[in-house]
Amino acid sequence: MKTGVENFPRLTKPRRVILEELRALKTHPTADQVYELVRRRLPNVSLGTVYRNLEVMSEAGLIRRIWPGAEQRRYDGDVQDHYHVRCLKCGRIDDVPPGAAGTRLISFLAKPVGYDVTGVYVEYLGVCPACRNVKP
Amino acid sequence: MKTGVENFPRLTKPRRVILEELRALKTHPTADQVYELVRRRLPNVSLGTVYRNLEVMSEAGLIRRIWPGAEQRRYDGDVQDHYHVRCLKCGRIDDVPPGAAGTRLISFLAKPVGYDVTGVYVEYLGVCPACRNVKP
DNA sequence: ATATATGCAAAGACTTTGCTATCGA
DNA sequence: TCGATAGCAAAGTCTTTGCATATAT
Repeated sequence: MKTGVENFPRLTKPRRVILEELRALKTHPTADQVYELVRRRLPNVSLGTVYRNLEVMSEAGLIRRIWPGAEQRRYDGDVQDHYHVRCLKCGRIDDVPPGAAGTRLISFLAKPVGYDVTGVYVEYLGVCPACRNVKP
Repeated sequence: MKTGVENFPRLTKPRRVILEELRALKTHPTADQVYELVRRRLPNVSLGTVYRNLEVMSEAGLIRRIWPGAEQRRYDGDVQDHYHVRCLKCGRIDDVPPGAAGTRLISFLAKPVGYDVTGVYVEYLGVCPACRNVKP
């Protein structure tokens, strides 16, 4: 079985434990919840190490971050129905008109079980025209 | 034309200006960007007031918050393709199986927007089974 | 051996809050 | 008028970082 870890820089003790704890969990813990879990097994880990590794491991694709685009809060004066696209390079957010997609969006997707679902948040991710033309 | 403001508690000067600035904008500013804009017209506004009002006005439906569920970062040990449901009462997050939706959504919208769209973030919002049974 | 990662603690970024004066309806 | 809000500044919460030491390969 492929663990994904073989391509990872160094499999240190904290990293191994973080990964194990996260994989054993069906909840979706915050950094400090992970810290508490790890601390039971490695009483001297530091919160900083947990933060650093959660970040590094997300980028390596070993774990997933919810939500990837998380940063500062943003506001929109337009309360009409529409969606947003976020540029992964510069963080810019643009509007996406709802169109036919909007109304059908919900029926496109699998329904969560057990919940009273009142809405869906949808955000497209990509590279904006300006950033696309920038040489790396 | 309906402004939506008529149902709002008090239309104070800061609130009026925040709303005007936000409506005039096609970008999606952060709280402190709004603060800067408002400050040009009301040099004495405080950042706290801007924060408070952005919050109150979002809840009143006068403006929109991107993103509603924003809070602490969460992590997931499962990197397989799937979505999440978030309980708006307790903050709990559960898994939703993927389905073909994601890819369809991308190919559907990628073109019109001008972006190179590489992904979509989808999150359902609702009330979880546990919270549904709690009397208010 | 040695570059990478850790622990610790201090600093940062963003947001919230307590309090008194002020303002809108 | 008078309760809802503003301004101010201090406090909070979550996250990042600098640095000397320890560690995985």
